[in-house]
Formats: sequence, C-alpha cells, structure tokens
Amino acid sequence: MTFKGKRFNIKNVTGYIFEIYRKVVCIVTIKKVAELAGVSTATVSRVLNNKGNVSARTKMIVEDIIHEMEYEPNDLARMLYRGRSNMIALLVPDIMNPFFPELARAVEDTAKSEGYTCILCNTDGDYYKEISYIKAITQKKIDGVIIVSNTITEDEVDDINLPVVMLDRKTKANVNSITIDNQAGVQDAINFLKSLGCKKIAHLAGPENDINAQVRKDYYLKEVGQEKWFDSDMIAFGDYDFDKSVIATKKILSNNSDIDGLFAGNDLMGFGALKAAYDLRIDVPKSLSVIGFDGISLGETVTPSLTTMEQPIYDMGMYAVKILLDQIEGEKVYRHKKFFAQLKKRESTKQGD
Amino acid sequence: MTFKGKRFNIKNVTGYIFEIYRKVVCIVTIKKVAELAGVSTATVSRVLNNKGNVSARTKMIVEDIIHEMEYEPNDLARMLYRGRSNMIALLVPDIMNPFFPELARAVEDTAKSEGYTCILCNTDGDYYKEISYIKAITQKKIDGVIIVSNTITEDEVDDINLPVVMLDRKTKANVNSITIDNQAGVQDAINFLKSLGCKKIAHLAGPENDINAQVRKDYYLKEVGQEKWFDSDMIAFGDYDFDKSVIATKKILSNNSDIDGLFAGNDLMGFGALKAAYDLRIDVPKSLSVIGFDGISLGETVTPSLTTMEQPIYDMGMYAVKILLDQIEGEKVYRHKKFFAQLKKRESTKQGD
DNA sequence: TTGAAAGCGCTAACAG
DNA sequence: CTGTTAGCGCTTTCAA
Repeated sequence: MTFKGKRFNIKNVTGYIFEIYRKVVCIVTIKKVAELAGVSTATVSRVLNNKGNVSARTKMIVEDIIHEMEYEPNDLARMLYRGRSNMIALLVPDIMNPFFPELARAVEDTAKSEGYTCILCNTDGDYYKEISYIKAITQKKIDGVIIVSNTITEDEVDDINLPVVMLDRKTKANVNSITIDNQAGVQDAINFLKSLGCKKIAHLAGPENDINAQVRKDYYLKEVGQEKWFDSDMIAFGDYDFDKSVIATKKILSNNSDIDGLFAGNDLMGFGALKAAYDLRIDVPKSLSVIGFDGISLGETVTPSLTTMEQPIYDMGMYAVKILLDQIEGEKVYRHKKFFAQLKKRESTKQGD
Repeated sequence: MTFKGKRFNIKNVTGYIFEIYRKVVCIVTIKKVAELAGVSTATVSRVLNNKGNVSARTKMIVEDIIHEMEYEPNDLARMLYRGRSNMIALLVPDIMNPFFPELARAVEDTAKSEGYTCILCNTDGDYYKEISYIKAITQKKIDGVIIVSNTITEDEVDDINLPVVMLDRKTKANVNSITIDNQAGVQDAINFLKSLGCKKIAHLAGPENDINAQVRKDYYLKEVGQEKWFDSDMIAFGDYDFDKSVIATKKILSNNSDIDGLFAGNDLMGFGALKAAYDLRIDVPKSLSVIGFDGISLGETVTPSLTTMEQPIYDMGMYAVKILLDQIEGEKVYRHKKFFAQLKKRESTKQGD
C-alpha cells in the first residue's frame, strides 16, 4: 500500500492515523493516551514515571501509544501538583556587563545538569525592578533565586519566601552567601605592583554606592595610605564604567606624571585605564603597570592584555547553584562560602622574575 | 497593648494574627482568602482579576484580606488553566560570546515590558542540546522561542510545536526570521577599506560550518576575487575564536607584508587581528586598517578601538520578541525582517575625510 | 496489577 | 451581585 508516495504496512498505517489524530486534535493529554491504550490515566502515569507496578504487556502497549502520539507530559500540571517548578532565577544588574555572562553560563550549565531551568533577570541595580522580579518569581513558584545586588536591603532579602543565595555580598547569617575575599585580593594586587618596583600607585575606584567597590578602595587605602607619596589625589572614580574610567585616568595621570602603577577596581575600568594611557602615549607596562580585578575573559583580548586579580567566576556560579539546590531539596544549614582571587599576570604589568 | 516591643491597636493585632497564620500555614491560597473573607473563591478571583461584578463592599473586604495575608496567586495554576505560561525562551550558542549578552538584554527587556519572563538556554551549537532544550520548552508550555543556531535543520524547526523566530538565519517561508544583510554589510566594509586606499585586503573568516561566516566570506570573494593582487592566501580562518585569530593573522601577515587592510568576519576575530598586529609591531591603522563585523560594545574598549560594521543588535532582539509575541497572540502571517549593518568608524582604520 | 477518585490552585460558565 | 460546579493535566492514595 502506498500513500503520498510513501510505502505503508499495517504498522505504518496505524502510525499515520495517529499522526493525523495528533495534528488535528492537537493536544495529546494523558487522558487520550489512556483511552487509546485502553487503560486508566493512573497506569499511564505509572509508566511515565516508572513508578509502581505495571505488567510488562501493559507497559509496552502504553509506551507504544506514547511514542506513536508523540505524547509529552504537560510540565505545568506536574509543577502544580508538586508545588514546584524545577526552575531557578538569576538576578543580575545587567547581563551586558562582561562579568555576568560567565556567571550566567555557570549558573545555567549547573542548573541544567541538575534538571533545572534558568530564568534571567536584569535589574539594573534598580530597587523596584528587583522587588517586582522577586514578586513575579514567587508567584511563578520558581524554586529558588540567586541574587547579585548592591541595592536590595537585608530586610527585603529576609522577606523573600524562597531559597536565596546572595552573590558578592555579605549577608545576615540566615541567608546563604558567596563572596570574594577582597582584602586578600587587593593586598595581592598592591603587593604585586610594589614587587615590580612601582613607587606611586593610583586607584581607579568603582561607584560610591557599591559595597565591593568601597571595600576594595578601603583595602587599597589600608595598603598604601601610610606611604609618603600617598595623597587623596591618588584615587579616581571610574564608576565601573569604561568611558568614565578613561576620563578619570587621564586626569589623574596628567596631574601626576610620576604614577607608575594603577590598580583598577574592576577589569572594565582597567580597560579604560589602558585606553587613557594609550591616548596619552604613556607606555604600558614600561612606564605604567596596570592591574585590574575580576578576571573577565575579555581581559586577554585588549592590548596590552590586562593583568588582573582573577575571580573564579565560573566556580562561584556553580557553587551558588549547588548551595541553592541543597536548600531547595531541604538542607537547613545556611552556607557562606568565600572565594579567593588569584593573580593573573599578563602584559599590562612589567615582567618580573 | 504591646507585644515584642511593638505597639498594637486592634487593627494591628488582626494583622499580627494573620501574619502568624501566614507563617505557620505557609501557603495562602485563594480558598483560604475566600474562607476568611466569607465569600466564594469565584468572588476572590473576580476581585483578583478585576473582572465581573463585585459589590464595592465585598471588594474591600476581600482586598483587605488579600493584603493582610499577603496573598499572591499561584501562577502555575493560572498557567495550567490558561494553557500558557507567559514565558519565552532564548536559545543561543553561548552567552559568553560577547554578541549575545546585548541580544539577551534586548530580548529580556522587551519580554518583560510585555509581561513575559525569559528563559536563557546555552546550546553550544550542539545539536542534541538544542533538541533537548526544545523538548523541555515544549513540555513546560513555554509560549514561544527565539533561536540562534546554525546547526538545527529546517525540518527540526518545522517540527517545533510552538511559535518560533529564527535569528541570523534564513529559513523556510513558514518560519519567522530576522537576518542581517550580509551582502550590503560586506560590500560596505570592503568599499570603505578601498576608499581608504587599501591595496591588498585580507579576510579573517569564521568557521566553515557557520552559514553567516560562509556568506561573508563569499561576499568578500565577490568583492575582491577579481583583483590582480588577490589569491587564496588572502583568507585565513579565525573560527570566531580570539586565539585562533591571533595565530591565523600572524601567519597571513608574515607571509604577505604588503597587506594593508583586513576584514574580520566578526569583532572577536577583529580583536585577534589587532593583537596579532601589536605583537608583530605592525602599526594599526597606519600600516594596516582593520575592520570587524558585529558592533559589540567591547569594540570601543580595545586599543586601538575597532572599526566595525555595526549590527543593530538591540533592535534585532527587540523585534524578534515583537514578532514572537504577535505569533503567540494569534497572528497568522510569518515575517522575515532584514536588518542592515552600519559602518562604525573607530581607530583601527585610517582616518579618511 | 489496575482503576476510581480526590486534589494541586485557579478561572469561568451557569444559575440563582 | 454571588455561589456552585466543572475542569485545566497530572499524580497518588485507596480499593478492588
């Protein structure tokens, strides 16, 4: 027998009928499968979940129908029944900030490998967006959320009715957190510059309202505040912004031609510093050594490539998901994991030994 | 009356009791709200959705309870009833590729503003990951999907049972698509280099299995294939990868010292070309003009900043969502929108007039 | 081994 | 104006 140029045996014909049925009736539910298989929905469910006892014969029949009908269970119904969605959300200020794609990738990878789907939310560090996202997330019965935020208050975090991991931010003891050791990182950065022979080290700082930025600036101060050469002119504000960093660096370098080291509070500002030096025809690293903080992969592509204190971004994201899932699955203990940044020598600093 | 150091009036006490109730009973459902308000769930639902007739008095009572109990409707239940989730998915090869964060941002922004939530999926261009994501998406009753992919076949796209927009890829007439005009873009790039006086223009091409990469290479060939100076040595493969591009560019430049123009198939490869030139002490743009393709924002931060054919990435993402939502809401016509890349002059090409 | 039935939390006909 | 009821598609007792 042939039809539409295809050969059909009995089996094929059955398949074809099912196909028509599927296309016309459109939504194949467990009920329809059950009907066609001549069993109850309970049995189909048992086959579906490989749970409970089903005779080999029945199982085969059901599986056949499932296959023929290309039946796929409706996850919404399952979620509703279970009261869980197997989804987690990631709240970041802005995925366009080069720090976050790597984090997002880690989170998504890890989530997927554990059977979870990942929702991406850009908050712009805007308080109202954060709140509105958290509300939406709660209503959607998202199972947990990883938050990167400087704006959200501890009380608000406390109020969130689902498992939370705060990233890059110290929190109360009853909220999970993942942080980077800024103190050690900054010390290492400054000491490295000093070991290179830098005699006057400036700092390009992030926004005043950003906690990490403040902390890094403070540790910079702690390291160099006592030095004879130090004065408050040594600090410029790049606000985590490339353009602002270019301008700020130009200003500080023009006013202090003897600056021979620069520690940027993040890599993007480091890029700005490199650009400023280039524009001013200052040779990096010969006359000026620049070190950043973050370790974004683009640091390798700029010229000269940017030496930096590299955060284990991927690991941080991965670990955040791990902690979150543990909480979702019922773990009661809150965890606070601290990661360490590691010196990544590249071209923007003088070559030491 | 005071309790736990707080002052309470009758109203507060009620609130406090509700709070305890909420914390203990944990899940506040429409049923509980109805009970407490002394009405039926139907009425609560009507208040919730501002639909149907409810007396002002009843409405107030219900709203009060909702507020006191901090009741938030369970979206899963709503979704199940409606058969829709108000979520869309974005499938990209890898969010760490700097082209995609901007796209993701546009998609997420637009989706959010239309009341949709956005799911992020990294496929690595891997066929099986794509299929598995699409299956998961279908089961989750995600309403639609935007796909960036070179690997997925047309038949597979055809088989997807929900609205689809393909990005950066020509498709059958019955699938929505958003593309960039590669022909015009490449012509503009090459013509611009020629207008600068470049006499020998090389090309850094993307992977052989990437359609856009191939098309760009073909149009490059069309533009310069007839030139006396041209031979197949003028094409190097950077495979959309920074490191490979550095190596490939070094090789091609070493073998052909008279190359004075280079067209990279994307910006990341452009970065590689700049790095190669820097390492070889070739002055960009004086001895070599480099132009990329994409217009990623990082192009501004490298040194020298990269001239490029800028795609309206954000607009493309926005438009993709618009088309997708139209389809979701029942639009029957398939749309094929072509965008144009625009020359963005920066420092990596000689300054023309 | 299997089916009937209740229910996850919500919405919307349909009556009253 | 409001309540009753059925049902979205699935899972899981509880009986048979």
